[in-house]
Amino acid sequence: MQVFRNRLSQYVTLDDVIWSEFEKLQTQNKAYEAGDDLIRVGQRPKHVFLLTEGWAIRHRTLEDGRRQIVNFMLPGDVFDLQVLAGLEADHGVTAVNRTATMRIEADEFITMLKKSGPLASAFWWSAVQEESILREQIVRVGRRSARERIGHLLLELQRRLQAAIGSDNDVMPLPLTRTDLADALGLTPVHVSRTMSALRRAGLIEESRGRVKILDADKLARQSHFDMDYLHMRRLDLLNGSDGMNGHAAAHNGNGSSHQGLTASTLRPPRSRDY
Amino acid sequence: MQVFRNRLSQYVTLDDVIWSEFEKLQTQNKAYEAGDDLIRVGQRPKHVFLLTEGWAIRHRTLEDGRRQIVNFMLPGDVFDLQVLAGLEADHGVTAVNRTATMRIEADEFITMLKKSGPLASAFWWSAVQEESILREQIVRVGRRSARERIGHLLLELQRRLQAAIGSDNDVMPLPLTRTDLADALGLTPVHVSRTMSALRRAGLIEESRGRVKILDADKLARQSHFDMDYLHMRRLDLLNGSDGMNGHAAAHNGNGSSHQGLTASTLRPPRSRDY
DNA sequence: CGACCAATTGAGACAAGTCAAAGCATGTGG
DNA sequence: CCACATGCTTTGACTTGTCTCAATTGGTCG
Repeated sequence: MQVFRNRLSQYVTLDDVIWSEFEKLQTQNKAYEAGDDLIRVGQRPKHVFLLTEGWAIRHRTLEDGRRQIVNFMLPGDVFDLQVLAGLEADHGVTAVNRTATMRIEADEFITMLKKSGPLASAFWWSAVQEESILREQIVRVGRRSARERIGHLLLELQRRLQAAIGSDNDVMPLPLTRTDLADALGLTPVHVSRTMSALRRAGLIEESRGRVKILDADKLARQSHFDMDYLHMRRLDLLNGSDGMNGHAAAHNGNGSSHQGLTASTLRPPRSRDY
Repeated sequence: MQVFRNRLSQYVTLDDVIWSEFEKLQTQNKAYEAGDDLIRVGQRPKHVFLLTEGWAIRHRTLEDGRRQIVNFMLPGDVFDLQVLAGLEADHGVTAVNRTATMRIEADEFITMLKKSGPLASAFWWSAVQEESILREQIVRVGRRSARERIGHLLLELQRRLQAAIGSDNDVMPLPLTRTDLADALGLTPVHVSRTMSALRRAGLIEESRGRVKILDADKLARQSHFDMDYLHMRRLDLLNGSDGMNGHAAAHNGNGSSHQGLTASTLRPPRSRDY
């Protein structure tokens, strides 16, 4: 429970009154073993999941067995808000290790969203952040080398774990096999193994018994092109009150960090493509 | 305007009364030339965009110039709903060709969502679908060969265009350079060129003047592992009325198409990873 | 007709994949 | 408590898909 308060407080100020709204919800606890499916492809789950302990993966498998892990769900994560649309899942969700969840009936969840502005706001944020994570995953897999992918993912996971658990320790659990990593990063287990050995030899990380220690986070971040702003989300309120969405609009209207790169298209107008 | 009614009607039944809600909105039209930025990294846009004509890309560029296109925005698409969170954009949105947009102030948009259940529902759906597209992009880039990536993307774009415009024609505009495709698919322009030549030689597609014709959609789909169910979203209502979210919950509780693949993990329980 | 920009093609290089054999843990049963 | 079985990881040798560099062709627009 505390995990969620931690997590949602990243986004929005939650005083005890608001929080009690949340605690009043009818929830149903359920635990899973490593390898159990929380959501199976083609199912139409009727509830929203809150992950309190353990890790889970969202993944899709092609007919010939190739598997892609779309993202990782860590303690404090909420999914599938999309379920509120009543759709069949087009991907599975599976526990990586022993996992504890709270489930909330879709309609009860919706009612709660309607009643409480701040909570609606917090969950909206968490959905926005999830999308941001998906986009980053696309960039990682599409445009980074194996070494960068691994370094980048480790840093992301570390950061997300810190946000959830608050352990500012530089050693973190990593309950993933090389195959899991490979399937997340679009690589082969063999190549993941080799590349992680290289990271170890380079003195960037250290591993033992399912835990990783990031020895030189700055260097790793530089080498992986990890954007230090990524997932830094300042707290802003919206929807929570009739005024919502106002105060902040004008502030900081982005000169932007302007690391624009030197794409040809910025130099001269491209040729017309209005066929 | 018709584009949106087309598009949103995919998700939810919109009668004239509801639709007039939407048409009452204060909108601001704005056109862009090819290469113009609709949203720049670091900006904090104050409105939601509706794309009425033309294509746009959402992209992110690394400091060393590598660019990844995260997804394509086609006529009828709505973005960035995330902007409602008041965050700085972590990626840019740029017009591919001449583009026409309608913009709605964030707070006005929110007010509309609160007032009209069906419209809220429709936009929620469109957000869910967008996420589904992002996930599919991850699978494409992470686990598919160059040939599959291209075939798969072409089919997705075709299907999305059909949904927006309704042209059930098998020839479609493709205002993208090989570099654009490469940046979307995590490839090199050179290799995109080679691979598309191969598709042409194989009699799967035909190109001329910024248009593609898919000659054998079935074969292309099979070869690209394009899931014919992808983006087929049955219409379901939610949020729109106090009852919402009920009727459909029980139906079709997924035996699932069960093309599960033969991952080792399905055979015997994996080793414990609870360190 | 030039001037550009995009697309194509070729030759060679390299990152990542494949196949296969050891090596290490962790857990279990005698 | 040791020994073996199991599943994961590592390492090696070799293959391949994709990238790089560079030159040529083709289309569009002024």
